[in-house]
Amino acid sequence: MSSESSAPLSDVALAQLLRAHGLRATAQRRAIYGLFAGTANGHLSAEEVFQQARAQLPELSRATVYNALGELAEAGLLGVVEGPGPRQFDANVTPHHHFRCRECDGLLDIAPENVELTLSEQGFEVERAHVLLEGLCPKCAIGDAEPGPPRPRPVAS
Amino acid sequence: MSSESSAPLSDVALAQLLRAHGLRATAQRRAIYGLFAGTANGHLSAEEVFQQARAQLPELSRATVYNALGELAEAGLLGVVEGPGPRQFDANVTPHHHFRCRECDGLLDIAPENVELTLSEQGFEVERAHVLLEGLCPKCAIGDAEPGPPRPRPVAS
DNA sequence: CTGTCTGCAAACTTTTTGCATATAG
DNA sequence: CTATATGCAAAAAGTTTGCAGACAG
Repeated sequence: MSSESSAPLSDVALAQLLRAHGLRATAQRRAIYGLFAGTANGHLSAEEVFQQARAQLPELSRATVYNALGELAEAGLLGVVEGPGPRQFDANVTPHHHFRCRECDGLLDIAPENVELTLSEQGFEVERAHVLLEGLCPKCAIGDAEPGPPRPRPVAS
Repeated sequence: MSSESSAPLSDVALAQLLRAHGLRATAQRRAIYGLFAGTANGHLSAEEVFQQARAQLPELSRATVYNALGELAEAGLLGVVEGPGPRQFDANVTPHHHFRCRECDGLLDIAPENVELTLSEQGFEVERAHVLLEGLCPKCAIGDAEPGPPRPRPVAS
């Protein structure tokens, strides 16, 4: 496991990070990206970002949030997860997959080394792969259904 | 390969199909589902459905399209593909995956038997898996880049 | 007939855009 | 100082809902 803990970056560090990616280090962008830097495994919608960042910057507007999130994503500082409901932005930029729990509705990261994926169809030039698994997360699977043997198994579809 | 060609179903057949799934066979639903029955491998957005179906039913309203598509999806007659942009409805209900070409922006079906997917992480109760591959489709890959050997290979992430 | 579906219009959610002002570099 | 970013407000895009009248079964 990599050292991916919730280490809130300093304002200066955030500014450097932004500039290193060709973005001006405004207070808004520092606050917005700071939300993600503090939650390495978290996924936030634009609205959540707006609400949380407004705590520190009451003047913040939604338009700025959308602009900033788009720029951060384009600069490679944030990932984007499309799905049902609002777009989710992801602090985890390393390639990985997702699991959506139908019980608690949570969106969890799945490490790529835990997913074996092979395409055996010719002619395609695969550059990226997004896998979205759906079902019950470990937490919800416990309190819920049949106590089946918890050994890993191939996924049908 | 199954016999999945573009065979436009008769109005009667459409009506029976709808009723068999617990839905009333209204003119609107027949027209809407008829669009998909004629394009087994096609993906349509609600707006596209509205535009095309209105050719036969000028009175048709968007609300009805959204209602009908939702009901068809819930009844298992249509699949739903979420992604960037509007929701896409899919005539192909059998479990399968998708490939988005970054060149022609087309959304192609990938047969599940061509994708090997295994999750080796304990505790998860996987019920469904959506795989979205991105890159170049066979058509665009030809006119484009390096003529590499077209043998199947594992996908990294 | 009766319960469901449709059309209309309006509301709602999510995201984008135009323009004057403010600010980073 | 100048180009870029922000805030505001308005609009666009996508989807849902309420209700009276229409239609399938």
